[in-house]
This record gives sequence, C-alpha cells and structure tokens, in this order.
Amino acid sequence: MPSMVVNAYNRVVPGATATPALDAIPLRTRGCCQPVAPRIPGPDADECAAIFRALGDTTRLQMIHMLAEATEPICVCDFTAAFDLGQPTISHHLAKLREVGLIVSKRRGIWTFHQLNPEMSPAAREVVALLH
Amino acid sequence: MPSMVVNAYNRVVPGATATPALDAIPLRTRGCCQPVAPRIPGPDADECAAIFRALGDTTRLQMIHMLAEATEPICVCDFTAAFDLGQPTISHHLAKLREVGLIVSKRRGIWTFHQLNPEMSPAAREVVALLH
DNA sequence: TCCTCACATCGATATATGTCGATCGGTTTC
DNA sequence: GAAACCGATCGACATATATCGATGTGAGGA
Repeated sequence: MPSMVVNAYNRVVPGATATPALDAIPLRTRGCCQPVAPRIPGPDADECAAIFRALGDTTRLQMIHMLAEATEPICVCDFTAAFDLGQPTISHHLAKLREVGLIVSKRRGIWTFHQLNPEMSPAAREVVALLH
Repeated sequence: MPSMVVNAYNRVVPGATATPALDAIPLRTRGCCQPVAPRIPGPDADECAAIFRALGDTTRLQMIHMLAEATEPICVCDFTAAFDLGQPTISHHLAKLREVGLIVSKRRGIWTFHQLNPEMSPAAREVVALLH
C-alpha cells in the first residue's frame, strides 16, 4: 500500500506518492490557500476558550489550585487574606470562575464557601486535573 | 487512630476530632481568615497562566487544534483563508502563540510555516493533548 | 530592474479586563 | 434594635487586547 501525501489539512494530494518530511516542505503553487480545515465546532470552541480564559489569570489559577488541594470549601475572606487584593476583586474573580462552571458557592451563615464544581464538564475536569 | 479536623488549608485544627462533611461546615470564629495556603510557585503560576491566556481566544484555540490535527506545518495564508480575519490579525495571533512557546515558525521561500513546538514544556504539552 | 506576493510591523481604535473605593444586603451578636 | 461582620454589586479608572488599515521587508518571477 503506497503512502499518500496529505496537505496541511489532512487532505490527500492526488498524484503524490511520498510523504514529505518537515524539513522538505512540498512545493506549493501561488495562491494555494484553502479555507478547508478541521475545526472545533463553534460553540464547543467558545466554551473551551472561556474556560482557558478563566484560568488565564494568575490569581484565578492559584484559586483553582488551592481549591483542588483543599479538603474543605474555602470562604472569600480566606482568599482575601491569601492574595494581596481587595475583597471586591476577590469576589470578582470568584464570579468569573463560577460563570464558566469551574466552582460552586454555598452560603453558610455569615460566610460563603466555594469549592470545585462537582458537576464540572469533563473537559474542564481534565484541565483542572493538570493543576492538581 | 482518631481522624483529625483540618481547615480549608489542610492545617490540623487542634482539639477537633471529627472530619466535617461539606454540608456540615465547621464553626469559625469571626475574623479567622488565614493567609496560609498551598500556592503554586509564582513564576510557574505566571507561565502556566500565560499559556492558558494564549488558549483563551477562540481563534488561537482553533489554530492550535488545527496544528495538532495537521500532519504538516501550516502557513499564514492557510489560516487567513480559514478564519474570517485579516492577515495582520492572524499574524498577531501566531505571534502570541509563539511567545508562550506553543508553536515554532520556519521560513521556507515565500511562506512561513508554523507547527506545534516540538520542545514545548511538559505542562503545555499536556494541555495541548487535551485539544487533540 | 521592477513588480508581485507572503508576511511582519506600526499606529489607531474599540472593547474587555483587573483593580479599587464606596455602598448595599443579609446574618450574627450584643 | 444597634452594631459588627461577610460578601456582592456598582461606578470609575488604568491597562490589556483584538482588530483593522497602512506600510515595511524580503523572496521570486517577469
């Protein structure tokens, strides 16, 4: 069975018989650009990007790490003490994490405790597992 | 061996003998907030957050997915055709991905080809693997 | 030599984001 | 009921970011 040449989009190039190595990039004719490509479905990509964006802030990343390590929910005042940031800022970051479904919050008397969302999406769970 | 009560930071609470469940959060005294917590080392957290931030844009996430699926490097004009964005914008996104070490670029005649960085950091590699 | 093409860079602009101070609502304690 | 405390929300501000048009650069082709 002869190997087939595929282009950058995994499409078979008719007539080609060898698979070029990275250091021998195949010749292209000018204006060869093609709009066809494997794409993540739009909504999935947006949701995934939103999760990454939520983790793209050092403070929020630390928060998720702490929650992943903790054996109990953590309250806002704990985070306020742990990070050199004001309480409204901490609250803002927690809201961001809640919006993308990474954490859930539970009011208990005076305090609001936060924990990793037990019903987190599988994709999110895999990412968080990398931080543990 | 008696079970020990630990607080949100995994510190043992002296005198307590039971491990509270999530629905029975232990009493706290007012103003109890503690700054102690497991933290990711600063530089590591910053680097990790930078990678997540790079992936926190739908276009860049699609780019990484395409590169992970592709069997050959992809040139800028391919991305320009695939996304409804101008060429400077595509170039900007590729530069962002290059800055955090997710991709490398190689000039070949007229075209500049891009591929996933073979020397990507282990952490980055794990994240990218999730997108494949 | 001059033109064309692919890509990078620059400047500008609109939007998003992180942070703070001030304030408000709800709960516990006195 | 008043005071103290925790946390959310609002408005403001500075910075970061995504995007575009215009221009620069370097390689090939006519």
